[in-house]
Amino acid sequence: MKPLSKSFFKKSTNEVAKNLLGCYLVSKSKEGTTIGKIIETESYLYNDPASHSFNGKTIRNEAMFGLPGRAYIYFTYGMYFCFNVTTNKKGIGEAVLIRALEPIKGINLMKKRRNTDNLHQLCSGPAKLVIALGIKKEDYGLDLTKENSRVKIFSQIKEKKFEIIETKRIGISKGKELPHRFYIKGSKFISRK
DNA sequence: GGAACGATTGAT
DNA sequence: TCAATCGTTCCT
Repeated sequence: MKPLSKSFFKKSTNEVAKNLLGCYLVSKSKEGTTIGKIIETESYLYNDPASHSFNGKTIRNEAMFGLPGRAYIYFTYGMYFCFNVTTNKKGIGEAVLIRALEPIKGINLMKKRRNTDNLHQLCSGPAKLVIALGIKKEDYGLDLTKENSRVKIFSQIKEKKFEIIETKRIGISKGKELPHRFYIKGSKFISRK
């Protein structure tokens, strides 16, 4: 396990979205540490009608236009938060939405936070994993590559042994046809089939 | 100032 | 299939 560097996030957003599969998202808090393996992502590009950045920079999406390797967190449907990682270079509004994790560590804490005992439903959706890992809106803009950050991402040292499925994204009304959703083939922890 | 909408989830 | 629930964005 080694922490991801800034250069990891500086690449094209679709590339980062695929490279993030199999990596480990680590969240430390007073309650304990939770870790999940990233098994599903979606990319949102600057010229993509489904992207929050499509109409230019605003207060909400400002992190998408900032440096790569930062947390872009947004509030949605009046009650949930979703977690993204910023990508590409500064000035280009792009990010990868983390859609699902396979719970690895701190599973009891995740169960408590999510108020369910069902392992397969702990992190099987973008808002679910934010709750399970205790990610807060205060983490907006956090540098995920910094040594002492509360939330970080690590890559596995072993060779990746899985196939990646590329398909259409979920829950959007525009840009429906773009194949910007990626997940590990055969994983039982994806958000939807 | 006002209104419509949404990168979701969980219950029915 | 549908309600919950409210910040963001866009229109007037």
